[in-house]
Amino acid sequence: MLQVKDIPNAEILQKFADRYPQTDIKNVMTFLNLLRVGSDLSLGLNSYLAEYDLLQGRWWVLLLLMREDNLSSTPSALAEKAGVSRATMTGLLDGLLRDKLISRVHGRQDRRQILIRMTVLGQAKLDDLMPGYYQRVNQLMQALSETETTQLMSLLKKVYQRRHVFEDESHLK
Amino acid sequence: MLQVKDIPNAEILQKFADRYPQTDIKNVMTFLNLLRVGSDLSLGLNSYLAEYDLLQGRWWVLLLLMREDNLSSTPSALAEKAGVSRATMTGLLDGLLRDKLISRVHGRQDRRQILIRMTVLGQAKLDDLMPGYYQRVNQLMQALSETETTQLMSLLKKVYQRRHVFEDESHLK
DNA sequence: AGCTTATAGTTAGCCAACTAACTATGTCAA
DNA sequence: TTGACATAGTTAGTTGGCTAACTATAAGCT
Repeated sequence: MLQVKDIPNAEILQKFADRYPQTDIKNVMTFLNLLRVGSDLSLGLNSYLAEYDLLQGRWWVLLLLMREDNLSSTPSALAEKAGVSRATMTGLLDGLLRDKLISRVHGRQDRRQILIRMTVLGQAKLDDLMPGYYQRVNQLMQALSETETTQLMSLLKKVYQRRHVFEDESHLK
Repeated sequence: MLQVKDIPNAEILQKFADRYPQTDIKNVMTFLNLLRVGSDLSLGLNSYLAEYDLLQGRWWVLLLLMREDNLSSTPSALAEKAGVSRATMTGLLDGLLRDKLISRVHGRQDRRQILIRMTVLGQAKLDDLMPGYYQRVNQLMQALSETETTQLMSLLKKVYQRRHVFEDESHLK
């Protein structure tokens, strides 16, 4: 994602507002800040995971497997839950297999399916990194009080519900 | 970036919390929501820009040039402001040049430098897409009242100031 | 049974980010 | 003034997303 390092200040936005009268400066600044916080946290998370030879994609796959009672799932189901294409999931699983964090087993009933299972090594990897992850999330969120965290959640949810405005013309009046 | 489609619910997080006692479920959920809102908005923005044969990287370069009085800057300065590597900027500028949205001119004084200038076509492209962009940002932010927007801004800023917790061991106590 | 269509996974090729290494030019201090 | 270091931009190679097309298998009509 774009790393929005340098959000325009009010003066610069005013220049744009003169050229494009629809501009609501406050809205734009809030929007850009949302993008920036998201991308910065995402990059930060990646840099933490990289210490364990993972990135978000493969880490998330391990977490999805950990959720399952038998530590197993199929590539399609994982792709769906992780929000990536099946092709991308193939690549992620290739990487996890190379590091022996998962194993591939052919399904019994449906011979098209493959069963992905997290290995002991995969579990050990998660056990290794998750405490530090939670510790850092806590550190981060200590920026806010309990009440503020609740507020932030609620505000994010409201924005999230409108996320389709960019994609779909029908949301414009 | 990871598309966190499926944020774990409280029950699943509880399972993780049993395994990793540091877990603060509320903090994790808020963190994941921040990531998700950011990535969704980013993908949405990309899909809007794609209608105009742009993505965030090249669009942001055009915006940076538009801010300049003479519509010009250098690749290094642009890389710095956009928060990408100089190598990435070379690639973005290649793309913009291919579509004739910018021009490259050799600098006078420092013969290492190259001057990038937005063309008339580049300005026309921005003039074409920016109104729709602002319109959509407004649509999005109408999810919140004026007061809520102010609140959100302030909460985001507090979180943003702690963004380095993932990168730098020294921020942990 | 035999088409047609749908689903699971992989492969190939594209894109835009990255780092490392390279060329060319500039700067500065002994 | 020249040798060491710094800066500007590009190139090469890697990564992890994507779509489109492919193979194999399954399911459902008629």
